[in-house]
Amino acid sequence: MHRWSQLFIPTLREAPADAEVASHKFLVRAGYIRQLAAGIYSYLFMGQRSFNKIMGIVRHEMDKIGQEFYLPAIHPRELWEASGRWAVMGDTMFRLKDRKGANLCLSMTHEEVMTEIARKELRSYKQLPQIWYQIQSKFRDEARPKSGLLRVRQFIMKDSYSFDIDAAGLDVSYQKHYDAYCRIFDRCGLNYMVVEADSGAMGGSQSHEFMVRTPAGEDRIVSCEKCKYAANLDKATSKLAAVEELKAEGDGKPLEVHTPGMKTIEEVAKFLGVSPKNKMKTLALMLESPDPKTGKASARAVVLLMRGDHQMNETKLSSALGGKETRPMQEEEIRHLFNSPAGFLGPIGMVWAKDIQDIERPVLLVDKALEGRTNLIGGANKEDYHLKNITPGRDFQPTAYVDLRSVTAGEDCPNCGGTLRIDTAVEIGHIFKLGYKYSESMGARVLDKNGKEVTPIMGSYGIGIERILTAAVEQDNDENGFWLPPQIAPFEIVVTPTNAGDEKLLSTAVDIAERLEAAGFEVLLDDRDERPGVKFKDADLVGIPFRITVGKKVTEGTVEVVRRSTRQLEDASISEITEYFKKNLRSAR
RNA sequence: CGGGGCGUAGCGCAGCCUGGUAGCGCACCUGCCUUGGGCGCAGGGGGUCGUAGGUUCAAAUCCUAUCGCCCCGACCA
Repeated sequence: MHRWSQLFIPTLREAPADAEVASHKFLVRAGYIRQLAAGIYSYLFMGQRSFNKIMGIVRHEMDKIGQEFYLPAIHPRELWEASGRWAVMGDTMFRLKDRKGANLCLSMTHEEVMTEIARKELRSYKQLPQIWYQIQSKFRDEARPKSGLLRVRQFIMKDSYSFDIDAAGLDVSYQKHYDAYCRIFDRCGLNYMVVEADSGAMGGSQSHEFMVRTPAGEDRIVSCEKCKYAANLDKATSKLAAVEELKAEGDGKPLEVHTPGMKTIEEVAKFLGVSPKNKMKTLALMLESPDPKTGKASARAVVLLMRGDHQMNETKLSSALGGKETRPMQEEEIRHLFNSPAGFLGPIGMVWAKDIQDIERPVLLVDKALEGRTNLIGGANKEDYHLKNITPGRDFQPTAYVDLRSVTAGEDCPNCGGTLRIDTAVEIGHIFKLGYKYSESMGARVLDKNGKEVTPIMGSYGIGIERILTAAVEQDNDENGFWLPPQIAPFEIVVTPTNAGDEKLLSTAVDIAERLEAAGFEVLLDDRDERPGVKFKDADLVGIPFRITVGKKVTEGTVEVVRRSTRQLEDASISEITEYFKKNLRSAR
């Protein structure tokens, strides 16, 4: 039996001054965690009990679809060079040397190790499909750890990897994970949603994120109030209302108009008496990438056109450019390319690359919202002048039309036309069709039915263990503390005798706790010699969903059961207490 | 990495400007008292004031450097 008086549950009256979000404040106050360094936490008794229960659920569901491994957390440099990621990971990777001077790193993720095993061991299509998973620590030297356990430098992840003979097989493995994740998060009692995610330029073809809405989160998700459409802001699209086009002026060709000193969209639109929707904005960027042969960094101009009132989404841009990053063009670079000062830039009078491979010319990416539009207003590449009557496709030829725009709240759902909303959320899981990236680069091959060598196709899938607890705390808390779903709470029931000095009350409480424990409930007996107020405050704080108050009514053969979530209070018979909880706790899931 | 803030007892803070015995609340220990929402009384323990250097008769306080932590931004397989 767990007696509070003998346990280490260091609750605090006040939260640490530097804690901002609810989950951080309460997990520290409730004695679940303590900070060791920035983004590095110790998990104490209560925290570890909760994590063990979460991992138990994850393991139980994962065992239905895959096999549990346990991989090393220290990896040799060579392994990461094989996939090409030793160089890519940059400062986010913790690196170290051993006594011989060999380079090692701490595990950020395990695609490399898993693929290494597959490469060495898998020989035949008969061995496929495989789903391998583990629950293990990940290390990421985040630029800015924050918000308690929400963004840390060491954390526990359930990660799994699937190997299939073909895309149809991957679809099956992916769906198995999708379903398993839903079961896991349902069992953890989370109110989550599944959103389409950016599958990136890394060869991924499909990706979903499992999200819990909370203001403390760092992700932004778009969802339809009517239908089931939901997507990460970096992926979401919307149906735009039609824009009333301007009438052609003059001979209909691009027409110069004097706009002295008018540099911003708003200034020009106001000056010309038009809506920003009829204006284009020109964003001038540079793409810096090392030459694959010489290794020398070469910069390449990338120009974007967006509708005047739209915001560019950097993730979408990066995806369009094959995962590469851009930086804003500098003043001299702008003058060199456009022969004009910033503020009056436009696409007219220049020759743009025919496609991304055409490295001789600058790239012009035009947001899809401008495709088919007519008589737009844009810069004239001449100080103090803009152009009217610009029609894309007629007056200039873009390299490509791509989706570069961030959806804004209130726009129409691309599926059903309903209204879209945007929320912040925390990501608790992610499933991802990797494709051939790692199996290809690391040379995993199996023989197919015809004895032909083929490359297996992979998926990777992750669940953040700490984030399940964090999201649960963010989801259910009030000014006094938080309450967890019984499935992931360190204890399901706390038994609180109001006066541990009263022999009758204490012995009744012990009896109740013993019987409940014998019936399979997880019980914490608060036998501390404290005043009732202290015990009630602590009970409210530490996340246990049910409390039994053993007090005066013992003489009548009853105790009070308090449901933490609703504060609902109910008398229960001492003799039938196990039946009470079988009915009210087990059936409530 | 850019901007801002903070390091004084386990937690929350005052003292610093204007240099002169290191304080308060909570927590902790002992005793008494009390027992349905962080009780009361009395006594007590605990801090090289982040670290290093400098100025000074004297530094928590002034100066310099450095380390750490938090927040905003950039970044984030």
